[in-house]
Amino acid sequence: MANIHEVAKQAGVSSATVSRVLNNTSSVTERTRQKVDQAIKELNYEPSMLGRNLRNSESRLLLVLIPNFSNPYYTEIINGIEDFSVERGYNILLCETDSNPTRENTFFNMVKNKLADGIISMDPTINMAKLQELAKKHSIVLCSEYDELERIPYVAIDNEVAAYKVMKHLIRLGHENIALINSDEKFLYARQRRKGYERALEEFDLPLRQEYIYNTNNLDFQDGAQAMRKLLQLDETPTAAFAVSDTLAIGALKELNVKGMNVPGEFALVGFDNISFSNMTNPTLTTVAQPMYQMGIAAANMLIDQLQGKPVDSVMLDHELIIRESTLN
Amino acid sequence: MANIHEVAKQAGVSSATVSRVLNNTSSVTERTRQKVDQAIKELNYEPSMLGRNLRNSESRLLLVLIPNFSNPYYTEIINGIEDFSVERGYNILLCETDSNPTRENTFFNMVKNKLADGIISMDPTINMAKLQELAKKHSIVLCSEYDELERIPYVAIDNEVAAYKVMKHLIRLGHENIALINSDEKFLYARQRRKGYERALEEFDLPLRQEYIYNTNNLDFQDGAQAMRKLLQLDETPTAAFAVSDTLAIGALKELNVKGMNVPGEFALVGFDNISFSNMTNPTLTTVAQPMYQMGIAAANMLIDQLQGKPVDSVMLDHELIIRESTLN
DNA sequence: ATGAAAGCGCTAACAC
DNA sequence: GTGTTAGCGCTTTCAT
Repeated sequence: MANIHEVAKQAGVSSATVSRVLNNTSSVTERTRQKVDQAIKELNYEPSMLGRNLRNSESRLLLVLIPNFSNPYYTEIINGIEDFSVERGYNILLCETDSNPTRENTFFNMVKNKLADGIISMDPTINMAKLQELAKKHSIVLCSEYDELERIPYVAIDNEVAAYKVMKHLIRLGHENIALINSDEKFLYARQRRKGYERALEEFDLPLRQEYIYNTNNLDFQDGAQAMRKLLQLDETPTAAFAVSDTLAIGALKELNVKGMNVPGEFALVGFDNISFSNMTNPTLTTVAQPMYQMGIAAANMLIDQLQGKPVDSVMLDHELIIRESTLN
Repeated sequence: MANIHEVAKQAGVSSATVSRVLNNTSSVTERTRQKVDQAIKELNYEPSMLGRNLRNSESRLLLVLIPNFSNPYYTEIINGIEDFSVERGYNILLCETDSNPTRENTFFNMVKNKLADGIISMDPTINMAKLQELAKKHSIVLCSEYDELERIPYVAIDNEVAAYKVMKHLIRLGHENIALINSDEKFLYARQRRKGYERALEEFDLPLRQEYIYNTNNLDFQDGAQAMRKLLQLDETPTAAFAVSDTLAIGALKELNVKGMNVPGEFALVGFDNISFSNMTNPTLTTVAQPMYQMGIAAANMLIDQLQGKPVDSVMLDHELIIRESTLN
């Protein structure tokens, strides 16, 4: 594969001129430009990003950290990130951490090593301490999950309000025994959604019953199924549940189906995230929609601004309760 | 951030020695090594991949092309690719083509530009001609979808046999009017699965009815739902259907549910891919499992071997019919 | 408007 | 075992 010097020779100019033509960086005679373009075509030349990146000491690659590919929740956010980044001349590298510190380190090193310019983290399990450390010298943006205490900029929704709205919806339908299928409360969003759950109970004078709060280890279907199994074994079973993730809700719904319970007749169910499957279940699932694509756009925008030295502020985006069959009355 | 020369100066050695320590490339005195390690620590040095890659003219980055993130079919394959690649010292860049030629081009250029070393394509919509062209100078492996005529190595399953097995299963259950919900037959796998469908009909002396074959535009839920809607409008409706993708089958199942039809009582349904959600539907879905993780491993292995100049051969992996509630008798 | 030359950070060939 | 040096492919002063 030809390099810039060969192109220069072929065109009878210097490599500097070829570079100028390539980057439109300073004026070049029309005639020269044509000679260069001609040479480029003849030699089938493609500029090497390696040389360019080394010289410019930037890679124009952004890392997007997610815990695993299998949660469809991330798909639309990634689309937003991707679209915006490409438009601004950056490519994204999708990184699955598997909540594995070794992998996480690999990715942190990529930015230390100049292989990537910055990070958008959507991984709630990430090692925040290390990330904070990295953020001192590099550009980082958090998406969905963030750190209340520190100043890494983030884009998120108001989880407490969202959870509160879900509860209000269920309470208005007449439910008084409402379970919360929550994930591990080491995650900020889990703590926030629980807060909304509790605030609603309080405001409507409903008792807070510890046995109605179930914390799962992961967000897989089986975690939701297991949670529902436990809830249905209680002496006084709940008549509704709010699961903090659609995947959990779908697992819970499966368990309800297996047990032959009628949803929403005997049991109402709400999820969170509005993943595409949530509209394919039987019955379809009431859920909270986050403006995923917009969140992706915002995160990418913030990261690139940060890379270019502009000041950035965290943003809170809107959410929406999508009412479907699983809470019809 | 310190560079190799500063480390060398700090340690009182040459940059070549530092490089040797870094890469274990030739022997270095224990004392020298310690001095260097010390300096690296003191300066918080991280080697720049940009410099290294330029020098070695490799990026150790592999591109994985998929049409879109939202089809969960790809998840496990990607995990296989990722795990194997990381172990061999490569990182992967997940590229969503959106079946968009412009994006496709961006990715092709990345390997031309030396930003990436090779490509694993899982995108059936890819521009094969261009890919063949690229394959002349670069390493490429196809996964799932391949090109019968050319010699780009691939890893795949025997789609015809898989489809045949599905049909045999349905026929043995007593079904005689079996529909095929196929995707666009511009895709090789679609043509192969149709072949299996037809061969089974022939062998069991069942008529091939054109109106029982429905081709969808995409693989989304609604495509499956629409297909089923049409099939149920036929004068003589089928009693079973084989959808070439779980997403299609799930959409079709949704439509059957909406119509109040009992599955499998009144209608039997089979999907393809064994995505995790296929076990969450009501009823659960009979489907064909491909050894996704293994396919990913194999593809990555082939690509890296190819990059290292070893000869590689295409591989055909096994598949398995997973019988679940949607075809229980 | 264009060219010469330095240098981004690294590794490998060669010399000692 | 270690240092010197050249060069990977590019961009960017600084001249002219």
